Amino acid sequence: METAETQADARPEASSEAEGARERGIYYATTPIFYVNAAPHIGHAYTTTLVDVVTRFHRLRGDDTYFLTGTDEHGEKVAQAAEKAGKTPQQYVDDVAAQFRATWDRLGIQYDEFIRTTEERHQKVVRDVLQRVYDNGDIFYGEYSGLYCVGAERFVTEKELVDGKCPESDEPPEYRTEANYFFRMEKYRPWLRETLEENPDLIRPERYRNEVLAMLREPIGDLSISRPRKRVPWGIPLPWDDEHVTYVWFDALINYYSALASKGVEERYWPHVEHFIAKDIVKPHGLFWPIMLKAAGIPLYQHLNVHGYWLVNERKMSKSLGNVIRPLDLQKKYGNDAFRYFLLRDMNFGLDASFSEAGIAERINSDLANDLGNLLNRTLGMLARYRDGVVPAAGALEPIDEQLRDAFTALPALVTKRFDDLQFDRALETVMEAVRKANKYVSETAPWELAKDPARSGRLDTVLNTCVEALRCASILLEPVIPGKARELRKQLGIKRAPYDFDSAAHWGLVPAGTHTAPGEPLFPRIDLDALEKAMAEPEVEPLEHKAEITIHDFGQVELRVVTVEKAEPHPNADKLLVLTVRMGPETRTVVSGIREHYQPGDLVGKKLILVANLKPVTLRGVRSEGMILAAEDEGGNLSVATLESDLPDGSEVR
RNA sequence: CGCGGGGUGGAGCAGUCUGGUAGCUCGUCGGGCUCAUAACCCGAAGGUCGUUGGUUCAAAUCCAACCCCCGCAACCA
Repeated sequence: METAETQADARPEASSEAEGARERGIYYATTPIFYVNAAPHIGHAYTTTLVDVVTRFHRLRGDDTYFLTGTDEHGEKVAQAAEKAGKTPQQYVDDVAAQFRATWDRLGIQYDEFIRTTEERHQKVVRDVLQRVYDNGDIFYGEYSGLYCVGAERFVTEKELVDGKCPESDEPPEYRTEANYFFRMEKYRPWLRETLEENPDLIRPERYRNEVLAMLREPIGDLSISRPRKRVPWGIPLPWDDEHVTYVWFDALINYYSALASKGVEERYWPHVEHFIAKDIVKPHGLFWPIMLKAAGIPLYQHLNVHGYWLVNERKMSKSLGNVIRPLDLQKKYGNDAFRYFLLRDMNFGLDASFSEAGIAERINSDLANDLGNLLNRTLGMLARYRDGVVPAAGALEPIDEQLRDAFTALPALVTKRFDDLQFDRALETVMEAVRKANKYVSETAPWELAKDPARSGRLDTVLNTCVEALRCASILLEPVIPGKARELRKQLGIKRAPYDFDSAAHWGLVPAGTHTAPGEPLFPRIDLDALEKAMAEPEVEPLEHKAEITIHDFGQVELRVVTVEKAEPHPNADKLLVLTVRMGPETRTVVSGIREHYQPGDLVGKKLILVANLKPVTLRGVRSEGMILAAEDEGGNLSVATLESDLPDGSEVR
């Protein structure tokens, strides 16, 4: 920690002049509150790191910033996960919330606040907001009735009906009234449409705005916002009817506001709110949330900033595929700052990005080790060799020096523009471009030649000083992304004073002559790709997750039989389903099976498969299925039906 | 005809809104340098910009049709 004195000392004169002065802004940024039914993965880490970077950036520019993250802890799934873990819901959410906090702490995330939806201060604001919306008449009780299909277990619209029957179950729906509270969302549809038309960058990038506009072209209906407390006890009771608890989105979204309101700072920060989310939750944030705010009389957010997914081997990451990437593993392996740099540099905001160990290692080696780290290292080496580790004063600048200076001093404005445009990858690339120019500058000025000629000693001073200045500027520009290493870089250059503000990177000549360097370990050690490959060859084996033990009696409940496939054809109304006609001794059954992506219908005809014969029949997208075919699936999503080792007649029982 | 995104040298991307010599990083090959983390610097090879047609003096960019990939939704008994 620097003392107040050294901080005052560090204040660069140039940037306190009027021309550089900028009005102090306010910036409030949020991550989603993450749902606590699993441990954090790289996607959570990306959003959170991103918000950490943008808030650090704004802080460095002198803005009053506020960074909110947290956890979403209500709902049925949480209650179920708790039960599975053998904990009470409260114990369970306490544990997972602690896990998220610990992850963020270890990743160096400097959030101002961590909110949990089970906290009383949040629940109070949720009840206030609900009451306000209720009093406005925008919430009504389950007088909602409509066509309900028992087979499909949901309400259907008249538009959906085929010959007066439900398209899913092929049954006629019945008129039914459900006891629930509904939020009058449809009423606000025209308003939201207009709002989006008038504010083209409210939701950005544009593709996600288009998506929301597309949803708004058709009726969005009213939103069910409650569940009977008897069925779902883990939630916030409605203030006017404690027999019902709030539906998860109404509870969760309000966190962005409740975190401020519960501290009495909503008037200061709310008008500047920026939400950052991944594309999977565009609908609640782009549709429900603006309407909720409108109905509650709270001003709309500034922007909804939507990013894509990290894909692993071109596939979406998921627990069932077993390809979940854990941020702490990467942080441990590559270091915090390098990991952060990779996240920001390799994702084009809004689009999906692909993650691979080779990718992160290559990025670190080329940008951070070879370009930036090596520039520092060679500059320190030359200073030590030619100037006893002391930064010399610059003489008159020659054109080549001025060009490098200008390349760097133009950066704060450029980087700010990129950040404002959400082009974080381009922002970093812009900085690295200048760093590469600095490396080029070294080879063109060839200090090792200058050092041989005492008459050119002054020129050598200027060149070395210029390198130091370039590094100082780079360290400031990269400070939001690699805060630890940026500080380390300055430390090795001997700059002991507090960090400069962002705009000081627009000014040259701020490192005083006579500064003693303090060389240390390489800033970013190169990653050995061969060693990495070897390590990859021996992946860690995760233990299998077992189900609860059953008895032979339990197993005996299942009737398994050999069947012969007589006919196989695509389901007329579903992409992933095949409709099989199978012979089982004297009987014939129709079975709908989700194997269409793996088997051509013709491949299956004549095959002997194993059928769960006493499974309760269901109707799947309009076709009745009388059993289930056994199949195995691996982590990569490859699928194979279970078949017989040697031929036995169909109808035979499997035990 | 459910909704949306994408297809640019070996890989990953920019450029497309506002037509005008196809650019960046990585990789490959050749050379240079020696201050430096086998790094850095220079040079080269490599692209009919998914296909076809249209508009235009001129199309990666505008228009139309089509092909392919990927998400969402639906759905895996």
